[in-house]
Amino acid sequence: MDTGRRRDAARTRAEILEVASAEFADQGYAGARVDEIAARTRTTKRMIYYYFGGKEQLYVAALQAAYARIRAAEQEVDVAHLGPVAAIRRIAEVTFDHHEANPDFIRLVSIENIHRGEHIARMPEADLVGLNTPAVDLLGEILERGRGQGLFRAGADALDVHMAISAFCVFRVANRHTFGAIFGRDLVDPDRRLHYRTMLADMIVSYLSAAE
Amino acid sequence: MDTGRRRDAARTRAEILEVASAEFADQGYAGARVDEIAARTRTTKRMIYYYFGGKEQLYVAALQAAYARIRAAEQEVDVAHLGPVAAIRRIAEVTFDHHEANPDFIRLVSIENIHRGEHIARMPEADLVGLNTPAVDLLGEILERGRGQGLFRAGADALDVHMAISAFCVFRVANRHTFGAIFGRDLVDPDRRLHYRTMLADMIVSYLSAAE
DNA sequence: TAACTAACGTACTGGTTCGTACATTAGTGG
DNA sequence: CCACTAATGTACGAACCAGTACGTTAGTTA
Repeated sequence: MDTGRRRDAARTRAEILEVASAEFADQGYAGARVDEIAARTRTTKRMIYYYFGGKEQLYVAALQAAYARIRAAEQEVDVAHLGPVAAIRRIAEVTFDHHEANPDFIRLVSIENIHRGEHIARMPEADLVGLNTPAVDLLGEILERGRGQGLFRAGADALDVHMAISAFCVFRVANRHTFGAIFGRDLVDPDRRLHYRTMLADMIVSYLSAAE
Repeated sequence: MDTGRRRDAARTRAEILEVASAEFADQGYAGARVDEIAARTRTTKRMIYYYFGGKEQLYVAALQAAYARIRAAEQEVDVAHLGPVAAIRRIAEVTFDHHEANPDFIRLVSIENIHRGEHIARMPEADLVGLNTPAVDLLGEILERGRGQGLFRAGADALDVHMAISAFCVFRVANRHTFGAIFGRDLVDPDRRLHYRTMLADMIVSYLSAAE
């Protein structure tokens, strides 16, 4: 069986990045081992330094790739045909599903925050532009529509609403271990999935609908 | 100046624990260095092993101590004299203040979750009992009062409400770095503190007040 | 005050881990 | 088909780091 050419720079690079993403998400930056990443690829440690330069640059590349994947996924939401309330519910639900489906991304973000965002802060501007646009801009439009129809409060800011939605979704996945140990409730139990999804949408909609 | 006895087991132990808590919160488990902790105490590395046994046990002790401090602080909330809505607001605000005042605790919890709660899961039951009681039990009572007075929805669960409040408070502190880098907004800017505090209380109250 | 033990310090080790020097092969342009 | 370069592999080193062997001193008790 011929699995392709013996030399394929793009493929080797991609494979390293994929394995590294998993390893960093799994072990954290300091906990991740370059040798372990190398062992789990079809190539050697030498190639990591050849393509990425070092452990830290590899980590930054993995973080960047994770954000890029997310950005791509977020652009697929279509709520133009929905009323403001239904549109907000949909955005909350899509965000919810999205976080549940990407625990590794949430772990990488947590890890980066443990490092006080020092790596993402050093990323070139070009890699961050566009990361915010899709979800928040959409939220802003819907909020304005809702306000125009007298459905939503005037003082609600799109970025704040996005923050509240993210907080709920991220916490449920990121903090499920300590929460489970202390309170004895599994936040990602499939049987409770719909309950939390509905709760989030209810909470956001009721906040927006309430008088100031 | 006589700073006390040259030998004081309790003091030495306490000092190690204090420095270790700061170092683990700062660097994470794998990133923390036993030598560095020792260097920042008035004693030596030998004493860490003498009193705690090893790096992992020291980390567990630091985590346990952090939770103990929190538990003590949470028991000081008094809302018996308030109506259900005001009581809920007060709990949300106290939790908010509390998280803002203890970023190191939040960091330790994040770190423990990166490790999938493996250490907290192995803690003796006795150390976890009582950790949940104060805040959530109180919430349960208020919810029931509010329900009795027809103010709150029937389907609201105390632990879920606690989760939603925690999520908001934790996210704002824990994820402020990546959020700030991507959206250009500092979530812990003192000028926005009151805004977020009010927003959280509004959100929880409106969720509870809305019809199902 | 002598014997004893809890508390503490020094110096070291064995394994780990990031990174690199050096060698080699596959593909490619002339 | 021959030189040249991009891509890859091997073997190793130097620093780091958790943990410990061994020795010492302070306080305590008989």
